[in-house]
Amino acid sequence: MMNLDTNLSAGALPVHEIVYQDLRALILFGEFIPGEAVTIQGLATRLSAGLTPVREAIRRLTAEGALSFNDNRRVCVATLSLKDLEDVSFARQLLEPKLIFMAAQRITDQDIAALITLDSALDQAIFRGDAPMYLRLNYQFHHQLYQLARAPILSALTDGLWLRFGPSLRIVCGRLGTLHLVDQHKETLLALKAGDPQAASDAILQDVLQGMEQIRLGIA
Amino acid sequence: MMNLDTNLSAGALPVHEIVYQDLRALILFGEFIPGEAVTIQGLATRLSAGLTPVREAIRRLTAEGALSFNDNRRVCVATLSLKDLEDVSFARQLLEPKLIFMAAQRITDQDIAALITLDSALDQAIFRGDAPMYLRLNYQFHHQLYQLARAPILSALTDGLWLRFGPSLRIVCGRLGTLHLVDQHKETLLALKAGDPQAASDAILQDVLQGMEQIRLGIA
DNA sequence: CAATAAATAATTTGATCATATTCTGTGCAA
DNA sequence: TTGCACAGAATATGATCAAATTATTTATTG
Repeated sequence: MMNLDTNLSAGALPVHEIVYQDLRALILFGEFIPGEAVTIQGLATRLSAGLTPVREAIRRLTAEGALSFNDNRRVCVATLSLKDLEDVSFARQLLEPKLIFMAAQRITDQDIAALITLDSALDQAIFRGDAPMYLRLNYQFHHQLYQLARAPILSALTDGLWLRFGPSLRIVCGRLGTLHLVDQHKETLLALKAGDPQAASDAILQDVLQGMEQIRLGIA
Repeated sequence: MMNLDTNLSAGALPVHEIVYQDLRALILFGEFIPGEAVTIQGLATRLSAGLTPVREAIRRLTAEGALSFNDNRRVCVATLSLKDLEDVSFARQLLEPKLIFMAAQRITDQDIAALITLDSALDQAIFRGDAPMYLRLNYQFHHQLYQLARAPILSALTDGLWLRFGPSLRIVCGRLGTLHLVDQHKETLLALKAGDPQAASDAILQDVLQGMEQIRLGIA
């Protein structure tokens, strides 16, 4: 039998890893509706993969709370109740300022420049009404900061929270459009440039509160 | 072909779920050493299961940070650096008091009675020097309280943290024995009986701090 | 000749897939 | 309503191939 995937053994990721990342992105950036049923076969077809890798990706995302495993053994995109959102919000309010405080302590001018570029692209996306791009860039902005904190466990926890409200974000944009979106990125960047971890931390807390409130309005 | 497992379709859990729970317990209660290699085939043999269910369980536990997926595509039990422990400790200090505060608001006398029974068994285990039982009961004590909080997301987050330091707990007990173990369970129970959520929350915070400190001493 | 290094073979392990089996819910008939 | 059959979906296994580790052998050098 021929070797179909031309693996040069370099950066060759396993299929289950690729499927995981793809599926994660689909969930995170609103390609699924909360509560939507997800079948193994369907995903295998959609992502051109076998059943086993899809199965593995699904288990991972189930562990992260992005998908939920029903009693029927069927899997669906997790829904987020108002109560759930409160809990997610609580956790983000505690974790994210801490991460940004740590990030601010070790951030470089180059890092800041990259974030500014990102934030500009983000503004453009809002202005254009490009919701999918907004979702991606907004996530990236926060995610980059998590990375800079060099706290893998806290980063993973916080990152995982995004998967919980990811599907709901789509609805927020869909209902309200992107033009009403506001954030505290500029304030955060100013604090970072000033080398003021506490101010950056405070700015992000405001950003988190605004973001969570927008979702609350969206799903209420 | 015969039906080998006599499933009466009642509480029939999928094998991947059973394997997950078994493997989770093995990790949580110190049957593995931090950094120890874990092979799919080995687990399949050890747990009398096929490769696919084992694979799924491994992905789940990897997502939860209990196992780590190396570049070699091999899997091993995650290690916990001092820095990691600080992060876990930070998260526990924030999450656990909140959970216990919520639990205290809705706890019943029956629940308290069950916790007292659990705590007595725990004391017995310490007295007997039965480390494995101590680990199980101590986890159960906290886990029961998480459940009572009725906050699935925060519970899941906090529960997940135990998987991070589970393997290290074994070492703590091994080195120091169980007799030196102290906790704040009595104080927590008193506060719960008194219907004082804040006091219960404070007591648990002390318990968490003590517990994390013991691990710090163990892995230092 | 001994010792180290390089190459190669053997074994273990992981990844993926095809297939057979089991489960779940639904519609139909009694 | 109850029982039964059927379709769709999930579960689970074993086979097969690829990658990586380990063991063995061979080669080289001081």
